[in-house]
Amino acid sequence: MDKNEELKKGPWKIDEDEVLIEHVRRNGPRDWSSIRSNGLLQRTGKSCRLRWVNKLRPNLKSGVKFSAEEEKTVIDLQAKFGNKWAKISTYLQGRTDNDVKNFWSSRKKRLQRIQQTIAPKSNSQKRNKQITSLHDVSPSEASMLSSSRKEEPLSKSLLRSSSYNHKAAIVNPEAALNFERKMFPHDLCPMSTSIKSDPSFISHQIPQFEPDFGMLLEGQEFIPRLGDSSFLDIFQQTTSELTDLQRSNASLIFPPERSSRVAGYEEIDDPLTPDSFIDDLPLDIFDQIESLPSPSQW
DNA sequence: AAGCTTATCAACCGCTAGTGA
DNA sequence: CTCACTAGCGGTTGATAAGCT
Repeated sequence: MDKNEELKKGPWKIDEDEVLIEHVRRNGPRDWSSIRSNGLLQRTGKSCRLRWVNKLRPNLKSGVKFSAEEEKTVIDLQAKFGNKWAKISTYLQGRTDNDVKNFWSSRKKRLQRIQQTIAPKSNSQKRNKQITSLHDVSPSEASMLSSSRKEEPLSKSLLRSSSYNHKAAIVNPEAALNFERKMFPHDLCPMSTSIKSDPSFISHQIPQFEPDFGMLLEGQEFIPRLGDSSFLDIFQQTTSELTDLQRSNASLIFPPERSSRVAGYEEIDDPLTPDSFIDDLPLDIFDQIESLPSPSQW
């Protein structure tokens, strides 16, 4: 093979993989550049290394979805280290930095779409806040966004439903107003005054679940995860950024011992720090929390 | 069945750090 | 010191599969 041949790009073929595996067998996972210089493959050393690390290396969990435990690990470690995917991947056996990165960006993308869907341009500045970096996606957001749609089809129905309502809001101002009221009762509607003066108001006065209301579906998606202790931890961390109103509502959900961090929270100086996603959560999600499923049920 | 949307994954690119001459 | 080379990392993109209308 002439090493001056044109560089090959794109998907790897089986015979190329075999050559690469043979190289590693003989030389170990190093000297990547020599693969091309020796005329074995018309791939850059960089490309060879990547192929080995991401696909050919032994003990990789190729094609295996992230488990709930792995998701939690990524979420925790991302909060701790930031976007240090290579570092995070060392905590996950069989996962590459690329896997972790893809996992995270996939959830970020989903969150962005949800935010765009539920926060039309005409709404308040707060809800207009867009994700501008990976760090805008908090662990709790990622957790709430959950796994693939195959595993949790509710997220799909959520999108359809909220998307539908959004469209209706655009063509029908009255529908838009109702939509807004339902979506953001605490900061847009007259009802919010009642809530502020009486925190228990929320448990008595907020309309019951309506099947055609997209945001309720979104809330439902989160509910099954509330039965999980790790989710609760993440959720409670997030609630440290709740408004007073939201915090008082959260205390309705969690028993005092579980909501201690909520009660002992400190004001956040920078409202734009990560994890403020909870600010945008519809209070309706709390309506459905009557019987919490055990972790084994989700 | 066709077309569209979304999720997932593989691979590339640009950049930086480390190392040796 | 600096230059060249290599390895590694993080971000992005494009292809494809899967699900939905």
